[in-house]
Amino acid sequence: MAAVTATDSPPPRRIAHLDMDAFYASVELLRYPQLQGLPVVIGGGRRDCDQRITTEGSGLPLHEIALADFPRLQGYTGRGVITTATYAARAFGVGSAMGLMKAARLCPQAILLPVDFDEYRRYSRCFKEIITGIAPVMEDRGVDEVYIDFTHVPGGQRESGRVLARLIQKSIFDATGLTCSIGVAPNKLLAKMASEFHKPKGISIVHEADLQTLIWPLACRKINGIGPKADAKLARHGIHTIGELAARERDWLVQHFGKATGAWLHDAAWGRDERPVVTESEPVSISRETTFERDLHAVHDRAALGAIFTDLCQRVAADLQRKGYVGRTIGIKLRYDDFRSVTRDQTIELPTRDAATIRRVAGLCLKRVPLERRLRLLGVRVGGLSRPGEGLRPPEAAGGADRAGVNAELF
DNA sequence: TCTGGGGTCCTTTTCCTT
DNA sequence: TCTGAAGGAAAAGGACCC
Repeated sequence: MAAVTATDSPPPRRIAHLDMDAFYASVELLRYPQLQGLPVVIGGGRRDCDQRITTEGSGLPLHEIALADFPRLQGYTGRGVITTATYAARAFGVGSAMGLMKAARLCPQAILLPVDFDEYRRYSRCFKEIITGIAPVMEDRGVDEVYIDFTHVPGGQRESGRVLARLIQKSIFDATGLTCSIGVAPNKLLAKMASEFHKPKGISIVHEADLQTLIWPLACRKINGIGPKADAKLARHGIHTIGELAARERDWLVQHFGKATGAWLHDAAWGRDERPVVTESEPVSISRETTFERDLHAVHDRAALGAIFTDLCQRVAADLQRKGYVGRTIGIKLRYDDFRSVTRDQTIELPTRDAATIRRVAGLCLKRVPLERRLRLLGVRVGGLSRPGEGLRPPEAAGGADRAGVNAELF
C-alpha cells in the first residue's frame, strides 16, 4: 500500500452538538434578574394564564419590579403544563410536563411566568448568527439546539475540537449572557450524547475509541430516538445499557424491532451514524392545534367549536401565506376527553393556502370521525407542502362558493 | 388529578390499479 | 364477472423530539 502523507488524508469528521443550558429559564432570568435562586415555573401560555407581570409597561425598569408583583402558582386553576422550571422549583418536585394545578399544590409560592416564544426566538436567532459567523455549516435543531460541522473550519481540529468549542461558548456568552454545553464527536449521534456529559457550561470530546468506556455503560434511553416505549421494550428483553444493545445480533434486533428500526438500533449502539449536518431544510407540514379550557361537545357546544375550528384554519392559512407555502393534504386531529386522539386527512387536487378551502376540506374530515364523546383538543394541519407556482389556486378564485359551503358545514 | 403545541419520521392499514 | 396477487399511494396511528 502506498504511503499516505498527512496532507493526503482527509481530516477526521468532527461534529459538534450545542445545547443551550436551561434556555427559557435563562432568558427569563436575564430579563428579571431579581428572580435568581427563586422557584420559577414557565408554562401555560393559553389565555387563562397569559397575564404578564402587572407593572410591566408602567415605565419601571424590569429588574426593579417588586417580587410581590409577580403572579404565583397559588390558587391557579385551569389547564396547562409546565414547560420548564428553575432548579429552585424542581427542588419541590415540580418539573417539565407537569400539570400547573398539580404544581400549584406542590409549590404554591412558585412564580409563574408565561412562555414568551418571541423572546426565546430572538435570542435563538442571535446565538445562531454568532455560530455561523464562526462555523458556517450549522444545522438548526430547534430553538435551543444545533449541530455544527467542525471538520473543515480553520482550527476545528485543534485539541479534537475543544478549542473551537471554547471560542463558540465564549462568543455566545459575551454577546448574550447565556451559557451552553457542547459535545464534539465523529458524528451527530455521539455528539448529541457528549453534549450532555458535563452540563452546564461543559465541553466534552468523544472519539471512536471511547465507545466502550464512555458510551456503552449509558442507559439505552440516552440514545436520541429511543423514547419511553422503545426503552420499555428493550428492558423486557433484558437490554438496559447501550453495551447490552451492542451485544445483540443485528438480525435479532431486526426480527424484534422491524427492518429499519432494528438496523438503526444496532448502528446506534456501535456509534455509527453517517447523517450529514444539513444546513437547509423545507417544512413537511404546518399545523395549529388548541386544547380547550373545558371539554366541548360537538352538539352542545357547536357554536364555540365552529368558531375555534374556523380560527384554526385561518391561522394555518396565515402561516402558509407568511412562510410562502401551499399544501395539498389537509387534515384534522382531535383528542377526546379520555385523551385518545384520532386524525383524518384528505388530499385535494390543487395545493392551497386559502382559509376557506382549508376549512371546507377539514370540515369533510371532521365528518368522518365519531363525535359522541366530548373533545379536549382540536387541530388543523396542512401537509404535502410546495412553493406556490403552477397549479396554485389563487385565494380569490376559491372565494364565493367555498365560503358559502363553509356555513353549511358541521358546527 | 392530570397530561401543551408544533413538528418529523416510521409502521401498519386501507384502498386503488393493474 | 370474479378472484387473487402485487405494488404504490394515501390514510391513520404512534413514537419521539424540542
